Amino acid sequence: MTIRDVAARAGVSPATVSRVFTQPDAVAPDTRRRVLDAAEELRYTPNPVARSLARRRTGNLGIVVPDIANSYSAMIIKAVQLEARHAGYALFVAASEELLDDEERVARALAPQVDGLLLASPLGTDAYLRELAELVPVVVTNRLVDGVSAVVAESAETTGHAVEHLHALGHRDIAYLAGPDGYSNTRRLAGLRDAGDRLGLRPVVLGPFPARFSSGVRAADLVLAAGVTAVVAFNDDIAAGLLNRFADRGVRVPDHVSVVGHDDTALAEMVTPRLTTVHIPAGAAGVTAAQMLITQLRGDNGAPRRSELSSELIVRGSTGPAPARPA
Amino acid sequence: MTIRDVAARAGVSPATVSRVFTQPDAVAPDTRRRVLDAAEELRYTPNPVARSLARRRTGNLGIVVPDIANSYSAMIIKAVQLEARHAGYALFVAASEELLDDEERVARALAPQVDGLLLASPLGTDAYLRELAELVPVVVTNRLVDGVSAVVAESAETTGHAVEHLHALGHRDIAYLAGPDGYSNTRRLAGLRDAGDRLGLRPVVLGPFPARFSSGVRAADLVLAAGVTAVVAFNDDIAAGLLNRFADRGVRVPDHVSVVGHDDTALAEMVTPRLTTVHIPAGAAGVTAAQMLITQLRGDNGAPRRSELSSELIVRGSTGPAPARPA
DNA sequence: GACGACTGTGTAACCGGTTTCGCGACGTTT
DNA sequence: AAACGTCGCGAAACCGGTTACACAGTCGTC
Repeated sequence: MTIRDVAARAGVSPATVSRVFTQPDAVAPDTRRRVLDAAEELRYTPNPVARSLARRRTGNLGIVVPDIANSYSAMIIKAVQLEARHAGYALFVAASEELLDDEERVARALAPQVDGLLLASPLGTDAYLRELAELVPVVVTNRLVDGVSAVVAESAETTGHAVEHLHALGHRDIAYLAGPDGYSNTRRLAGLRDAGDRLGLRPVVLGPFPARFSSGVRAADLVLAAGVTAVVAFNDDIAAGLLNRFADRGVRVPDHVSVVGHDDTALAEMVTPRLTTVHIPAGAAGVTAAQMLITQLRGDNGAPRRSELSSELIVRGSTGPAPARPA
Repeated sequence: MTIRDVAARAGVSPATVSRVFTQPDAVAPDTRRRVLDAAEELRYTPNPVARSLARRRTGNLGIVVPDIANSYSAMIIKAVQLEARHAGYALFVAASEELLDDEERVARALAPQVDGLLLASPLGTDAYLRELAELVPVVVTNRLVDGVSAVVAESAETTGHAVEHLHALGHRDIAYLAGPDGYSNTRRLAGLRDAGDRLGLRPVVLGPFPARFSSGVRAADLVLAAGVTAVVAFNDDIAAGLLNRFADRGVRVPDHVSVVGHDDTALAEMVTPRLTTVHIPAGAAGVTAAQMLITQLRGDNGAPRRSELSSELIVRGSTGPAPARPA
């Protein structure tokens, strides 16, 4: 069923049929009726591929995340997907699996078939990201690159608040479980160090660990061996792994050791005790990034924009007063 | 940069350039060299949209899941995405948000711009699914529809095993927390009833509940009020919610009450105690479904296929001997 | 040396839409 | 009644590739 079939059936030219579907009030009401009826009878629906070619825009957005199964990514994808659909875009999703090469390959493959690209916590170099941004409108999250629009929902300060919180509870020996090298980990580490310096603490840094539950399980024993009374983990998954292993070893949280996560994913509320964690507004970041991209696509000049969302320490049950002596 | 630019630069016709990129050994080695050099210098890369139009296939697959943030969906998406990429396809992801209308709308919107469509646990009617399958090759998971290829990883029997397990532990009063109406819930309920009849038990059915953590939290008190000693939940999220609320109320698992989940998502290992759960091989189902779809696209006649994966009861810490008297 | 098979390449139609441009009909203005 | 603006529509070019077909040149065969 092509536009020409419909045109023939309705006794008009293909151009008119096209208009009916793109600028309906550029065509006389009764002609429109005839065309719509013909389209209906033929069960015609415009071919989006042909339309993309002619219009030179696809109506698609793409997003590249480090790992789909990771709940932080999932929150962003979900937000972006909703926002995209709302604006009439479909969404391509691709995962880099935390591999630099894949990220680049995937992004380049996606670029020519989308109108805009979102990169969540990208690993690539600044130069590559800028180059990609030449090719297609790009918005990155959790990353700052000159000349590329960005949404960050990451503040070193808030990690600092976590340290202050622990310090106020009497903790003096704190460990940080590093995540994969990248913007987030660097910022979190910086916030930790700053606050540590201010308060006269020298946090022990362990890792880097993959940002997974199993890393936390493994790290738990290292933490105990390090003789600290509190741990700040790169993310909630790692923190949940800690809690799990601590429970198995009979180490009570927060009585023996306090645990702080990052991200405030759904998991934080699901574990026992609930996680004290640095809330990163992933959903809001996704929405903002998507909107930013879409406004850019609507012509709003090409100047890169930047948006900063505020994070916040959420105190729950996994932190408490430091024990008299380390676990 | 179009194919004609490259052709001009290399001193050949557009057809030859096209051949270089599609059937490289149909063109003489030195011509090929010249074309590739020209393409390189012009940083030319074939426009996938134009290519899709001409070839009448897009190189894209689509997947519609009930909820992206749901970890069961995430496991499937991840598996499918990997498999798709491996076969040279990009993946569209869309969520129905558990809304029937959205599912249909989204699927129809995706259909014309993909070569094949995967529907994970679809809600739509059989008729609609069959109709969709006329439009574009479709594979569904966790659902059986005549004439549509399917992968099921759901067996009523395994839910029955959970009941036997509980019965063997001395439980006589069991509750089932129903999930959203659909294939999975129906099967699970059937398995439960069958086993119940066989063993002389009459499970109390509560719900239906949305398949979320918060449902479990809410359901926990209903469960206690029902005076049962064991609960089988529709999925792990609900089960985790139960554990959470039980912990808050001081109800010990499995001493006071035993809990069984479904799906064996990552969460099952993350909670305390670890969840006894019916393992559904979501990843394998995703891989199988994707492969099935891809083989179908490769011409392998149009006959609908069907694949059944086996589920399995995984016993972990959340189930134990029935207490002398209900909690 | 003529014939046929095979290779490599170009011409042009095609995929299914969109959009520029121009034309005729009609209504308004003077 | 002539001049002008507006409206609705069609013809045709175009988006950027692919591919059927034709054709020229080369090689092997009898």
